[in-house]
Order: sequence, then C-alpha cells, then structure tokens
Amino acid sequence: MKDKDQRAYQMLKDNQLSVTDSRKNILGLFLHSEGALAHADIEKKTGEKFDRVTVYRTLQAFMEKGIIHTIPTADNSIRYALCKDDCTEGHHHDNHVHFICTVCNRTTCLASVTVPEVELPRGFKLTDRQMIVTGICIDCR
Amino acid sequence: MKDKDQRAYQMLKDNQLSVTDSRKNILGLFLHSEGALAHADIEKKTGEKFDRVTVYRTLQAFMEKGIIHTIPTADNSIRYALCKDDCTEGHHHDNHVHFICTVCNRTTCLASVTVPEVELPRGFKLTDRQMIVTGICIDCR
DNA sequence: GTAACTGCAAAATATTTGCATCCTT
DNA sequence: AAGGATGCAAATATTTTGCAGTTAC
Repeated sequence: MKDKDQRAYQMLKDNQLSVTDSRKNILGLFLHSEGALAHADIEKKTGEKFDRVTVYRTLQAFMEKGIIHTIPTADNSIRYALCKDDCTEGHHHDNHVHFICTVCNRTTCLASVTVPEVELPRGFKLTDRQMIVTGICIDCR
Repeated sequence: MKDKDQRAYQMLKDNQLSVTDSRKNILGLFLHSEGALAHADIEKKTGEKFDRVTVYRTLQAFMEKGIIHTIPTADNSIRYALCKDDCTEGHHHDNHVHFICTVCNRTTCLASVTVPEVELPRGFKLTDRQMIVTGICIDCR
C-alpha cells in the first residue's frame, strides 16, 4: 500500500504533474486494481470524494502524459488502463490483449497474451492494433 | 441502387421487421457504404429526415436481429456495421479486422483480414474476439 | 382492425466550459 | 507569490422513456 503510494508520487513527478490529492488517489486506484476502470468505477471507488469534473480532468491529464490509455469496448463504455512503462507521450506500446468478462463486466489486461501481428491489404498503414476478447473470466467460471 | 433497395426490403422481411421508410433508408445506407457508420453519420446522410429517437430505435432493432453490430473504438464513438450473412440473432461471426483511419476517421471492414486466433490463459473462456487496427487508409495515404 | 412504428416532449445521463477559490511548488 | 488544480454552476451533448398519432400488414 505504502509503496504503491510512493510509486504514484514518483509517476506524477516523472510526468511533471503536480501532486494533488485526487491525482494520487486515482492513480493509486489504477496501481491497485488489476484491470481497467470506467469513469463510474473511479467515482465509486473513491467514494465520490472528488468532483465528477475533477475525475474527467484527471483522466485527461493522465491520458495526455501517456500514463493511461483507453480500451475500446463494444458497448458504449470507455475504460481506462495503465500504460506499460515504455509508453511515451502520445504513443503506446500496450500490446497485450484485453479481456472483458460478460458476467462481472470487468476488463482484465492479459499481460501474457500479445496482440498478434496482422497483414494489412496493400496501401494501408498501421500505427496501432488492439484486440478485445469477450468471454467469461477465471473468477466467474 | 434499385437492387440494393430490393435487398433491404428482403432483409427486413427475413428478420420479421415491418418495412418502414426509416428502416429501408437506414438499412440502405449500410448496404451502400463500405465501412461502418456512427449515429451522427446516419443522421447526416439521411438529411435529418428521421427523428433522432427513430434512428436510435432503428439501430437497436437491427442489433437485436443481428443485422448490424457495434465496432468498439478507442475514442468514445460507437460505430455500427453490417453483420455478415451468417450472423444469427445474438451471435456474430463477424471475424474480420476493422480499420480506423486517423485522417478521415472512417471505419473500414477489412473483409480479407481475419482476426487471428489467440490462446487465453487457463480458466478463461472465449466467446468473441475483435481486432481494431488504427492507421492511415488507402484513400488518405 | 390491431399491433407495431414514429415523432414530439421531456426525463435521465454524460461530458464540457467558465470562473472564483484553493493548493502545490 | 504565481501558476495550476479543484469545485461549483451551468451549458452542451447524448441516450432513454412515455405517450398520442400514424402506418404496415
């Protein structure tokens, strides 16, 4: 717990973000939780301690610094997840598969499963690829 | 043009949906356009002829019948695309890669590129997998 | 004729912006 | 002290719901 707090502090520093209560808390959430978080999860898990607007702005700041990224989901909801350490501002190397459980609705990063390469038709230029697998997770089985 | 109208009519019939102006028009849009459409695209391309609510309900009806499906995107926006013929109600076999162009922002179905298989960790059960590739499309190159 | 679909109004949600105040550095 | 971050209010945008009138079959 303590070391995660320490780590959050360091990450904020490293990214030239001023260290505030909301940022420490929200970044801490990401460090503590396995999978991805939706905006609503964050509000809930922080006990609505922070203004909705602050959460939006905090997430946006994290995105701009490349600390987190969005995971596309077939249903409307956007989820956010920590980027890997080698994410630089604007470009992600977050090349593992994401798993969405249809039972508990949680999004898990399958860090051990790499997104496979694909061959695109002639003329298409690839900059990023994502893979979302839906099913039942190990906890809901 | 005429045959596409005919096809829209038949598809509605086949799915036990009553044939109305909005349904014919919106389904026609999907049949005429290559890629995927966002809600806003549909409103624009029908010239706001139909109520926003009707568009929502039409898309929902198509979804329930398995005529269209959603494509997840990293930015918030949901896009809809025609399912392949072998989609049955509730279950899709729409196993091609989707491509989102960062220049024109259009979503294209890469029908020739199949979503690769993945091996999941023990205990995870797969029901569906999607792959979204971002980059620059052949028209924007 | 009946059931289903549409459009309008309005409610419920989600997201963005402006600004005064407070906190970090 | 100064610049940035927060919280509140309010403006926008998006999606859903109820209901009366209209249309498909």
